Amino acid sequence: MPHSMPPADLSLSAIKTACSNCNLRELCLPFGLSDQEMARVDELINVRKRVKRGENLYRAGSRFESIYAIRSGFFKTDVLLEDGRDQVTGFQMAGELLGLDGIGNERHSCNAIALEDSEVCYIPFARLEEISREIQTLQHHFHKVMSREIVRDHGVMLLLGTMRAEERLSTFLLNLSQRFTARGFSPAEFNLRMTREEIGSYLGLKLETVSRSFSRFQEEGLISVQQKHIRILNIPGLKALLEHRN
Amino acid sequence: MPHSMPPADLSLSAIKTACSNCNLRELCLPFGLSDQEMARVDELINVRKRVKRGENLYRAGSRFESIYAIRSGFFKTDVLLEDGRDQVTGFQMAGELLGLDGIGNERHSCNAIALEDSEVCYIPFARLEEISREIQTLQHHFHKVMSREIVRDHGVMLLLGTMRAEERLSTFLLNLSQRFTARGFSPAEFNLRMTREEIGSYLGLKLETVSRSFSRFQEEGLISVQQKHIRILNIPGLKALLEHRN
DNA sequence: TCGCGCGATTGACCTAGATCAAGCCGCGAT
DNA sequence: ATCGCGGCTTGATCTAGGTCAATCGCGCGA
Repeated sequence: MPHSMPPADLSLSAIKTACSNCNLRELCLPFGLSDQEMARVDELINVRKRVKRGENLYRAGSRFESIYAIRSGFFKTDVLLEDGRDQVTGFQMAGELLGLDGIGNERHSCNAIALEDSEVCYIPFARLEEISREIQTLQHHFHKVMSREIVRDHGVMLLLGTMRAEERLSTFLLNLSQRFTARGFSPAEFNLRMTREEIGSYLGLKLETVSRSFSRFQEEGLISVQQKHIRILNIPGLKALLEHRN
Repeated sequence: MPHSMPPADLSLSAIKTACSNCNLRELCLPFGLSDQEMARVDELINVRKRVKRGENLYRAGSRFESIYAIRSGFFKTDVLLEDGRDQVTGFQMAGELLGLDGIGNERHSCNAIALEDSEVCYIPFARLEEISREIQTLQHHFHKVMSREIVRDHGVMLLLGTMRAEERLSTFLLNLSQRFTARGFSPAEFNLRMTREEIGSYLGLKLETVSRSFSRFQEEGLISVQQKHIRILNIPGLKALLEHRN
């Protein structure tokens, strides 16, 4: 048994930002830590920042120093090429990490932009490495998070490489639904935080195609759409779109 | 300066597999380590395995225990869905790591298949985590490698989401050329280890489109193709295909 | 309250690349 | 040397989704 630590002298703001108080801790970096380990992580994470809708949390090319845990809100990340081509690489919600792309080259390789007023916790990366050298559980969990990000990207590659428009959109909706569910929200009813164009960019489609596919889903009674408000009426029906292939 | 260590009592096979002797060490995991640190890593990596052309190094669903460094040869990784859909997620060559996808779920999420007779070094993952808790440089370098994998995947997403067929193929050829160069081979002349179908799967194209694009590049004097043998005749010309967009 | 503007929808048409089909080529096995 | 076959090339046609264009309508700011 690890012996108990003296209680840390925490300022009010530190208490406020403590992971140990955060209701997202089971979704976030400090998953599965003991109380004692959690106390170490609380030391690590003591700065929070609000990011307004439309603001960048970081930009491609800017110096990498920290990763970020989303405390509340909704983000998109995108990459862009010199020639103006760009692509949304992901949408991130509460409990997910941002900034892992920056580790490899000491610079961020994409932009992270808030799609609604949001709040993030700073996780200074050098400190994270330091503490994860001491706490095996944290080290291992961090590796898992990075690995899952790679697996997720492979899933998107599969989507972009092999699926037709309606399959992509169905996958997208089911994925959102599942993530909202994991956060205690309705699996069937939610507001999209992104535009048709952003959805299209992520899915490798034009906004008109996204719009048309939504309309078709509605005609078929799979969902009801009204601007950004989505209600999923027939989850098995959406899943069925993905089966019976080739 | 690190002080010198007593010579370790290494068996012949251990000497043979030592990273410190490996001419790929500047491309591989133990990049930038001191002699002393390198000795620790040598302890970690002491099993090599030959994988024949066509054989699986690992399969999706199999238990994850180890990552692998490619000592020689050439691999592809692919993911497949229940419905038969599949997609090549990458081609890997000497000095690159395989298996990072398995960390997140204790199981591999893709298949790794040798495209020519190859040899890999086993890197037992639990031991890697252990040692990287002690050697900061190694820890940090490993994180960089994972992060770069994420960035690479974002690049593929951009390719799949926004590029036309010839742009994809040009990007592919330039990428291969650049990686061969980094390994001391000719940037302009090489043999493809994969079929048109595998290239197509990776690039989200059908094999016929790959073939036609190769032919067009040849007509335009950008490359010469003869089955798997490729000679790049005009690198700036290939790069130019990617510019002047939108 | 009104009007403006961005985002979304819908239609008509076009095109890159998929699909289908017919050879061809090079290589390994007999 | 020959056969057979997997991989590649090339042609003809088809189509999903892109492009262009016209409206619509919600939300926001004056």
